[in-house]
Order: sequence, then structure tokens, then C-alpha cells
Amino acid sequence: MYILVVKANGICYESSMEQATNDSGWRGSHEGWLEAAYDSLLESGVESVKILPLAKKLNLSRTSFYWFFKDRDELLAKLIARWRDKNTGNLIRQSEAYAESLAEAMLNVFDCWLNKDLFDSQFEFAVRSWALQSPDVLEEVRNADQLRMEALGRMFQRFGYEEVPADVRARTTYLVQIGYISMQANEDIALRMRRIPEYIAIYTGQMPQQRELDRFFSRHGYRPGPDGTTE
Amino acid sequence: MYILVVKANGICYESSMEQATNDSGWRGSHEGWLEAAYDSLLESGVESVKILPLAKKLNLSRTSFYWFFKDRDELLAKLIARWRDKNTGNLIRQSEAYAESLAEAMLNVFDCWLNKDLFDSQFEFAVRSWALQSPDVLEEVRNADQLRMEALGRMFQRFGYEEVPADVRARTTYLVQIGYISMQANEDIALRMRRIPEYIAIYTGQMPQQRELDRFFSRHGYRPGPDGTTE
DNA sequence: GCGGAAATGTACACTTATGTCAACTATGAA
DNA sequence: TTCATAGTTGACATAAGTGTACATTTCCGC
Repeated sequence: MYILVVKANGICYESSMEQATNDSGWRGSHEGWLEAAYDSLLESGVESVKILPLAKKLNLSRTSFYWFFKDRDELLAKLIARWRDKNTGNLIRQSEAYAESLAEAMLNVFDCWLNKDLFDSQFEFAVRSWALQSPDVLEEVRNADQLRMEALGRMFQRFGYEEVPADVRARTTYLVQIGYISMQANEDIALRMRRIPEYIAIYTGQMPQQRELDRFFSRHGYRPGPDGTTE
Repeated sequence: MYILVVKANGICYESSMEQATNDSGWRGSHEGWLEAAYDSLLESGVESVKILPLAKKLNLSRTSFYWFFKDRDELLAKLIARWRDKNTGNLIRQSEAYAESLAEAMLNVFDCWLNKDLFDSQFEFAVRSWALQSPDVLEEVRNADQLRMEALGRMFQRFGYEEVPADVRARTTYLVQIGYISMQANEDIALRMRRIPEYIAIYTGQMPQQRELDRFFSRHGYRPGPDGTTE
């Protein structure tokens, strides 16, 4: 008897918790292979998503895979679908959330960068790297980029910016985050939080109100240190 | 007799032009394999840098490779060295170039984003993607990121910013570009140019002077359209 | 035109991946 | 208890990659 440890960075997908002691005594499952593929993709890129290694990790025979998937391509397609369904949707939703000021709206978007349930950064990076090898994936990524930036642009326009400045500010907001993801840095949450007011100031041209920051910090379970919020 | 077309995005490395009609009648060379590896890396990622396919591209026997390199790892190490020597050095240099205002200094940095001789974006992206699969490369990338951001931070401080705001602005500047690279967009140069004044305004908090822009545009061989510079 | 270094090629041994097939086994419902 | 269905497995065929040993070719200086 073995226990499959499902981590996937704290995100729990539907049935993945029951993976080991499965519903029906069978060890493998559609979800199980997908989950293993996801882990491997995040850790070492598409090229590492190979059936033989996955089988070893799952303690299953390699050929068992073909019961659930037609071939490797089908597995990869499922991974892309999972990515598409998650990251883009939530980002757009956050950009459209209610806010009384631009700074507050911006902080809503920032929720994505700090909450793995809203936006999976490692997944994002893995898929973008994948795009280098696959024209199909590249198109998916480009599509996502456009949808996301358009949504952010609408947000800036909602708060009075003209089209071009709104567009450039949307790009800045988005690209900084994509750049950050691409650095694969894992920084202290406190450090990231301390920089946030400054970012908001740059993107929106105005300092956020203290109450807006307080609301933001509190919903991320962060308490600013005794030395003030930033600076 | 065949002709090897060396493109490498317009960048001409030392001896690569002579590749085909070589100095000494030999078809292969250290540089030849490296160049082919570089092309392959940029086009489809590290995983595509395999000796057999490279040999085919070069019309050489696969095993000929081992005359120039101990093994595949040695080739990959050379690629990393090439990247390190190029991108980081130039970026730091540009950030330290003479400028009368912050906006002008910023435009000096922007030279990198528009001039492939100063900064090779595709190479940059390929190496960052590679980092996903290799801890060694990841460390190289992290190192480069830190050096570059520190240099940009010093630039902002030179023009009066305090440490934290300078740091955040340096990050913004740098991350937007890394994010842009990571989008793998290839946009119209005119479009990119049109957005530049707006970017400068966001990063520095001040609009660039017209003469500063003119100087910048002219050194990139760009003439603004009749409809003004931007907006 | 000869000999040695530089470069290339052929043959071999090995590894890791893919996918198909037919045989096997467990589970739960009739 | 039997039986269809869901799931698992090993054997087989094939492909693409790695690296080594050794023979062969090409070039250049002497």
C-alpha cells in the first residue's frame, strides 16, 4: 500500500485528494495521470512529461496510460485546457470587480498575483516556455495575452484614461507580472507586500489610500510590521 | 558544394559569416556547431539542441561533433557562456551611460530593447525557459536578474530617488521588458516606438522632452509619422 | 609527394522513449 | 456465481537519441 502525495502547490483539484485510496480499488485514473503530468510540467517543462517516467511515479505500468488517453498528445491537450480555463478567466474577472477608485481596482487585480487559487504562476511560466516548442501552444498563449490585456485596458478606461495611455498602463501592469513570473523568484511575502503601494503608485499615478491597503492586506492575511507599511 | 545560411537574427558572430566557404575547406567547425545549436535553441528550446538533428542541418556526420566537443553538455555550457557574456554586460553598460535627465537615461536603457546587438531577446527567452529544466541555468538566470536590476536601481538613485522607490522602479522597468520578451510578440516597430513616451512617463513619472525623443528616434532610424509622436 | 594533424565517417553497443496487442485480473451487479 | 466492464500487465515492434573505437579522408608544411 502506498500513499500518493498530491501537492500541486496547495491547489486541490476535484478528485485528486482521493488519488491513492481510490474510489474503486483501482490505482490509476484519468485524474491521476493528469495530476502527475501537471506536476512534472511545472517542475521541469513539457519535455519531462513522458509516459514512462509518469508511470514510475504512479507505480503503474506504462501501458496502463493508454486506457485513459489515446496518446501523449491527448494528455498534453488536457493540460493546456486546464491552464486556459483557470488563469485567463480569473484575471479578467478580477479586473472587472467592483472598485471605488483605480487604486482599489488595481489591488483587486493584485489578488491574482498573491492567491494561487486565482492565478497559477508556475503553471503560467511552464506553458509559456512550452510555447517555444509548439506553434499551437504559442497561439493559445498569444490569445490569452490579448484577452487579458484588453480586460486591463478596459479597467483603466473605466477610471478615465484615454485609450492609448490606458493601453500602455494595462501592458505595464500585465507585463511586470509576466516578467516577475518569468524570473521564477520566490520572494518573501512580506517583501512583496511592502512593494505593493509603490507599484500601485507607478501603475495608477496615485498613492493608494491607507484603508484600501488595509482591506487588501487583511484579505491576504498579512499584517504590516510596526515600521509602517512601506518606505 | 552547399551554402550555409547564417541568420541568427542579424547578429553576426565573429567567424560565422565564413562558415560555408570555410578558412580551410573543412565544413564543420567549433563555431559552426555552436551556431547551429544557437539557432535551434532560439527556435525550439534546449530540448531541440540534439546532436543528430544538428548534424543533419550541417550535412555532417553526427559523430564528427565529438571532434569539437567532449559531449552535448559541453556544447550547452558554451551556449550559456555566450548568453551571459552578451545580454547582461550591455544592459548594465547602457544603464550607466551619460544622461542629463532620468528620461534620457531611461531612453539609453531602451536602446537595448530595440537593438539586437545590445540585447538578444529571443536568446534571453530561450535561456529562461531552459532554466525550468536545469538548476544550474536557473542560478545563472537569477544571478543575471539581480545584477541587472541593481544596475537599474543605481540609475534611478543617481537621479534622486530613494532606495525603495528606486528599487521598485528598477524592477518595473526590467520586469516589463522580461514580460514583453516572454510574450514572444513581434510587433510593428512603429507601434512600439509610439508607446515609448508613455512608458517613459510611467517609469520616471515625467514626460520626456521632445529633443530627447528625437535623439532616441533618430539613432534607431525611426521617423515619427505626420500625426505627431504619440497619443 | 609525404607524413602528420585535423576532420570526417562507419560500425557497434546502449538507453529511453513511443505505441499496439493479447492475455490477465479485479469489481460490482444480476 | 457468473459475467460484463474497467483496469492492468508483459511482450513485441520501432524510432531517436547518446557515446566509443577505429578506419579513412583532406589539408598543409616540409
